[in-house]
Amino acid sequence: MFFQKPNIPKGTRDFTPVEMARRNYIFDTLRGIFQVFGYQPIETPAMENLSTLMGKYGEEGDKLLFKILNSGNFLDKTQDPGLNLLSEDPLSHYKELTPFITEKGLRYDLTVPFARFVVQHQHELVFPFKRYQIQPVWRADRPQKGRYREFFQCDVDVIGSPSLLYEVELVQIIDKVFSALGIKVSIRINNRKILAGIAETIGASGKFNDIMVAIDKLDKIGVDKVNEELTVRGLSKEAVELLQPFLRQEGALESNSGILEGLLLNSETGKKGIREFQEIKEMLDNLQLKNNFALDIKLARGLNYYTGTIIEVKALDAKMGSICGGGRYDDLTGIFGLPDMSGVGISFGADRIYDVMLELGLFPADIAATTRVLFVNFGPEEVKYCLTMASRIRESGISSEIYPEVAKLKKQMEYANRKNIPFVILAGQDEINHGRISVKNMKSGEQQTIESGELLTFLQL
RNA sequence: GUGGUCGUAGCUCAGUUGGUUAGAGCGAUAGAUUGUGGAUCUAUAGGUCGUGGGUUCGAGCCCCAUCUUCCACCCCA
Repeated sequence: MFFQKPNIPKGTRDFTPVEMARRNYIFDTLRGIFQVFGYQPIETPAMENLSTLMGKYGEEGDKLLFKILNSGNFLDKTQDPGLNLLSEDPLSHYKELTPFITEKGLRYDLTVPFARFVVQHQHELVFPFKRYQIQPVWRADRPQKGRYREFFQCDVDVIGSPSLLYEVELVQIIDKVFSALGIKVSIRINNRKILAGIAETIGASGKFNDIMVAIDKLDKIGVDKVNEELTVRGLSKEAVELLQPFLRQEGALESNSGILEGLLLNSETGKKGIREFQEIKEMLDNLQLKNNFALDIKLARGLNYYTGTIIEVKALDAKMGSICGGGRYDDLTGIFGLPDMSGVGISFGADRIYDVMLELGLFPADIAATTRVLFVNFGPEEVKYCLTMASRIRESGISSEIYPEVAKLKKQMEYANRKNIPFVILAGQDEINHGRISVKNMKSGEQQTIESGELLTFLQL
């Protein structure tokens, strides 16, 4: 008989019960906090029309979209003689061919589908609309540690208000979430307007994206290499020269936005960005957060729909990319025909949070326990006796199970032990005759005999 | 997408310059103990050496391809 070793696609994973218990611990924590701030859940389909997805994440993003081949004879539409896509040299025409054979794609994040959702349901929603969404997303990236092709994002967004109060709220949520999970984090904040102001000040607004990419690497490769890269990317000598104050005083800028303001005197946009940050900072300073936040002008973020505040969160004690990030977008719904809808939101990377928590040993030990009580199976008579009791305690929400067959006690005890079941009930003929049961506490090893009617109160202690 | 890297029992890993029958620890199963798990002792089972080709009298080891893992770019949760 032939068999193939089964496998799952690169960058995807199965989750065992233990892993699910831990993942749900994260999801439950997030959900609880989101709800406390008044956010409501929604879900959207795994696949979207490619027209919804394409062009929203920059050129790189388009490449990382998983595209779904049309069903049926997907080559049908390419037969148009005017197109000549297949007859000549199909290999060199693969890009032009793409829209003819695929029109759906797996979602790349939750923000763009959310924008689409808002536009489609605008008449049913109450604005400002606050929603959260916990679902998987897919990226055709090359996997690495902390980088998967299928992973869960947990998004909180509010759309329909430019109020900076929501930026503050989101930072509060970040702070609450990570203190609840026990992860120490640094929260870095920047503003696209500040970045635009810098580009404007050095007279290189046209090179905005190149400047962002280069500045983003400052920590990694240092000032000199950044300058080199800027030159390679076509920035003039003068512009690079003008940029130096920003690059070299970076530390001072974090602690004193006055210096930054001085540097951006001639840029209205830049000054507006600074004012926004200061306003947010003032509100946050009164809130006594458990984690630190700071302005970081190096923070750029790749997604090109951000227009204001941008936020990124990193774990302090683990080597991992950002575990949470987001920002404000002024016109994400504009492309879908609903202009002037400012929104702001963040996304928690559940899988990276999981990896960090596992590395740091932050999961509670008893997290995987599902059954609280196991009834030992001594035979058909005894099982009947146990079935009644099992039903009764289940009524009270206490999970219980009966061992399925008459096996050696050792085996049954071992089953309880391995499943982390804290209580084992032994009810043999002896106990039944007296209307009693023996309860063994698997943690302490103690065992006592009680009236069968006392079981519920015993367990509820 | 570019460059590199890893893969041997369920898990962690040995395996010499290519040489007979591929090993260990942990785990699993059974027993020592017929109503008592975790500790100990004994025994047993468990391997397409990632997959497919090739070189060779002979390949876990060498060559090619491919899949997977991890890493650096790129980008990002």
